[in-house]
Amino acid sequence: MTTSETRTAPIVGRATIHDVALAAGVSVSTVSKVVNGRYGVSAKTSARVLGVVSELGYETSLIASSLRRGRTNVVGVLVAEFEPFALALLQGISEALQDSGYDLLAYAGSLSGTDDARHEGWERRSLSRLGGTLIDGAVIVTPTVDSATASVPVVAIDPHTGASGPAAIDVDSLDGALQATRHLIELGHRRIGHVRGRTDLESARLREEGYRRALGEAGIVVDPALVRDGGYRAAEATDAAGSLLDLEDRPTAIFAANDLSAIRTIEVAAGRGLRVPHDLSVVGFDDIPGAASHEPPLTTIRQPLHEMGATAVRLLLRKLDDEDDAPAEHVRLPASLVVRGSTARRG
Amino acid sequence: MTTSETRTAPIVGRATIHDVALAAGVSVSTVSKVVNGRYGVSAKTSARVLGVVSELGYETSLIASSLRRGRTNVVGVLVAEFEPFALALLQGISEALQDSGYDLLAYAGSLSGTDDARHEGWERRSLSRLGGTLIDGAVIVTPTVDSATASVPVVAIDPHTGASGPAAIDVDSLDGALQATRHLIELGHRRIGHVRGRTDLESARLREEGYRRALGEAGIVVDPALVRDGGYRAAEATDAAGSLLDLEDRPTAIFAANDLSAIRTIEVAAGRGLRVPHDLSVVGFDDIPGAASHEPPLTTIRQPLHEMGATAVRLLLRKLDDEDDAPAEHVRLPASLVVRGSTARRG
DNA sequence: TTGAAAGCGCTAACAG
DNA sequence: CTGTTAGCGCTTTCAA
Repeated sequence: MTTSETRTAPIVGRATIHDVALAAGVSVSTVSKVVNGRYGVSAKTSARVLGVVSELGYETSLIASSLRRGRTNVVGVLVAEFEPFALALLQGISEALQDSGYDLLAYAGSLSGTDDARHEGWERRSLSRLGGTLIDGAVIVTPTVDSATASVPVVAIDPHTGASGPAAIDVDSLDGALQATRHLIELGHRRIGHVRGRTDLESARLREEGYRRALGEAGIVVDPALVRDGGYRAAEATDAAGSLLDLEDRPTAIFAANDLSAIRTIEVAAGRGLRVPHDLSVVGFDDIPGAASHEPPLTTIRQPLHEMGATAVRLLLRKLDDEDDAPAEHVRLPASLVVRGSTARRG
Repeated sequence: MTTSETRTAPIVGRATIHDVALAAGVSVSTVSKVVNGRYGVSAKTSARVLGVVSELGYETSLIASSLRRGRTNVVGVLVAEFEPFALALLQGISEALQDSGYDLLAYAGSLSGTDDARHEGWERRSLSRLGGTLIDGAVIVTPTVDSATASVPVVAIDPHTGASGPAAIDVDSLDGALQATRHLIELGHRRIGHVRGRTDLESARLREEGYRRALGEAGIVVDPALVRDGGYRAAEATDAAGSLLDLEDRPTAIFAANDLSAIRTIEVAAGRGLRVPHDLSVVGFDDIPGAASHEPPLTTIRQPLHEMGATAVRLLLRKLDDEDDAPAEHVRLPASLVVRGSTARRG
């Protein structure tokens, strides 16, 4: 049996290089050369092949060529989940990548596995699965673990630890949290709760630290009952906010570690008949799209998400160009308080 | 020369199945069996292999296994660009895909090529490049061309033509445009401009149609000078808005075919010293995140973007499950007017 | 100028 | 229970 019998039947799925070769009456390698614009193919053959290519709508498979070549000209953005924070970054990354010659591929690895280990190390898995060949480089959003060994150049946004991988971008969480909490204090609040972020993340640690430090400055002792875990996610923040608001001596203000938690906190408050900001002031963190249009508009700490994405791309492109890896760079961007409608002077 | 010489040197990039096999002292196929949980491997061997796997941090390459198997358990979202509209859809899609067992991969094919043909048929290219093996199915956002032949199940959102591909989701653009224009008319406007969308898209055609029809209802003759091409993109909308506002007898209100154009129109107006809504009313279309937080908050026609994404996933999963393709379904969701701050009674 | 053959990393028959 | 072999679609030497 020969390798391939004559195939006259119409091509079912996508056309492969084989189909083109067959139809053009040339070898597979010739088609490859034509498609990739290599030298050494006669004009006549080339034209014929090109004709068949467009007739069949042939497009070289990213997968197959990727496996064979080293490169793909695709950079990947690896996220745990497509939530607003990641999406805003993605937009910035996408814009910054225009005209760079790279395509963009965003991947959310499944959070499958045991529930406890859902998050743990997702970025290593994704990176390993895609990094072999599919992507030339990657931007990892909020990695949870030090990915010391990466098969491709990587830059991390909002990494687990300060100076983990080769390159990282984040925002000054400590300062942001200071601003948020001071704002609340200036409004006359003394009993201020904190819905903490994901405790395995450096950013969450720093935001709590800022919260504590600001209270300290003002001579307010931190009540441990006023700090709860929200995990940066709406679902988990529900409990945190609830227990805070059910307290005998409940806080008059809450600093939530991110906007998702803050918004959920407001919803929980509403469910208990508490009006924001009249009965409760809430400040978030991130300034995701949607924070401003929330009702009430969310007072929050703004992260320059687009800029962070753009910076990540800049760093990544540099790594991709230079063979030698530049010194591990860590860019920390400033956070800024945006006062809107969810905070008010203590009633 | 044997197939592989003993490799003692530390593994540089990612570990391959070969490295694992070597280190565990078994064959490649045994490793494959262990990793994929196939029967027929002794507990002892299995344990040893697993040990090496975790030690080396081995993760099967999506690319390679994809090429070999038919499936990947990944669905793709193909977009021309990561702009707000697509990102909002992406979020909906992502949520709907939770716990479905599928990973999500969003891909923006490069808009390279001659400028005129930048957009033309990008989805066919992307689909062809990825569809061979990388993704099991795809959601295509705003395809420009009928992709009759797809290698994998596909559902389109906001397709070029009404009932093009096998399945499609869109919003009732005609009705939305009617609502938008009527709203302006009710506010006392008679001279109403239209910044048209991408004329190659059905949605743009319908929005213009709705605009014209509403004017007709009100007995207003359409002034051809009042309709300009904005191409759904901010950059192109600049000229459209500019020429409208530079008119001798300029419009007192403008219906822009999408929010990006509307926002740009407002900016252009501001550049000419016109205040919105005092001197000019503007209504957009889409209600992207950011529309509400714009200054002034944008009056617009809301598309249920999350719901559209979720519906797309539902349709796609059904196709993926059933071998036989269900009847080409076309879901049309309602659009609704959201009145905010960019429109006002004619001064 | 063209084609045969090897091989990227992996899985699946099939032998042993 | 384990290993050998073929091959997914493609690119790339190397011969012819």
